[in-house]
Amino acid sequence: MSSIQYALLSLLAREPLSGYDMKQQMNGRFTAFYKINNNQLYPSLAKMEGEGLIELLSHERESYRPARKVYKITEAGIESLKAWVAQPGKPGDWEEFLLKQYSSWLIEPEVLIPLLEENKRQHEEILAEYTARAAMLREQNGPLTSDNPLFSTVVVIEMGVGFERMSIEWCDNMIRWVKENRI
Amino acid sequence: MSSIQYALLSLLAREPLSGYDMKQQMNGRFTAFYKINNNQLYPSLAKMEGEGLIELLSHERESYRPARKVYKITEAGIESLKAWVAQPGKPGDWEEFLLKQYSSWLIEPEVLIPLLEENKRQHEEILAEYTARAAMLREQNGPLTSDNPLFSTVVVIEMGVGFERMSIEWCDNMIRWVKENRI
DNA sequence: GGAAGCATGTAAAATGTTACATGATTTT
DNA sequence: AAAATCATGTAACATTTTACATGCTTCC
Repeated sequence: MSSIQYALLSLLAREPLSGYDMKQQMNGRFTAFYKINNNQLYPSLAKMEGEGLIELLSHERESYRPARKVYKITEAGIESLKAWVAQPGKPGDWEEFLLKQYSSWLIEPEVLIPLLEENKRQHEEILAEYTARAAMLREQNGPLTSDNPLFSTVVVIEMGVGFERMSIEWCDNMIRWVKENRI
Repeated sequence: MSSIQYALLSLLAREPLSGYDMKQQMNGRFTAFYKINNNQLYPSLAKMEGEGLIELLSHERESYRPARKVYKITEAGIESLKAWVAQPGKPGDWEEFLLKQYSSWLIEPEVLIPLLEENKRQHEEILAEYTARAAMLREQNGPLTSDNPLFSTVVVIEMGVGFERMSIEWCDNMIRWVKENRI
């Protein structure tokens, strides 16, 4: 099952919604980490309904408009989503990680914390590689002027360093928030 | 022209390479921000050769292997890449931004700095939205336990906050590095 | 003897984007 | 009078992923 389907489930796990509602939420400013379009949306909903992951809650037309189809997640849908959230996921796929964290309220701290610790470990590993590589480039070349290709190489690596540090810090905070059971 | 083509140009702007070399570099640990596969790679190279953006530098077979085709960027290729790098680019597309920065050594500080300042401004705007939204959710709901959907909403926004702060910090550093003309 | 590396490329499948189609209502 | 909003959906196109295809050499 592709990520969009899980993205849709993650919204329906919170409240019943119509396809139109889901699109609004996804393409809005907050939770804007995943965009969707009609051609992914409606076939996905039909498919998931066929698989018994979601079901129609209501199907009412408000006077003139096309009938608004409000969906609700099923027990099977919740289980499917939970299983996906509890799975480690490809290293380095930030979108997927964020999407999973958006549904991490569904899983137990005992399951979530090891996932976060593993994720942190991975970021630490990559951070070490980046800092080593940036240091090596600087040592071997001395001060780099901004018209040097290696200048750009280093600044891009520095961005990676910033990203990894931020991720590690977030994992630390998250582990603490979950352990304290509050934010 | 799609981003992969520019990614390939950004490598060839630094040194002549074969398709195989480019794939190794892209899927390697450093500069791993853009992955490519054969079906994008070889047709793209053929297309860009047809457009005069790159040209064959050598085409030699080492005894048994398929002949290694080493490409070199043309003057037109450099100009095309520079024009792309100097263009503002879609807000929020981090991959594209990173890719452009990887070739920012090609453009003048007078062109680059305004781009960085505009980028910083955009990140500041989004940061303000995220912090406002996180604060609102916390105020309206009090302490959130880790089994509450809003807990996950807040932690995801906090990740966004971390990302935006990191981006702003990087822009600040980058502007300084370019102005000082050294890193 | 099998796996991995070099090096090119193609085919098929999945996924994603853009545009179109309907149609009444409300806002500009 | 035109544009935007609600609400569903489809068609055509572009892009991306995964797998296949060749074939010789070197490493385990």
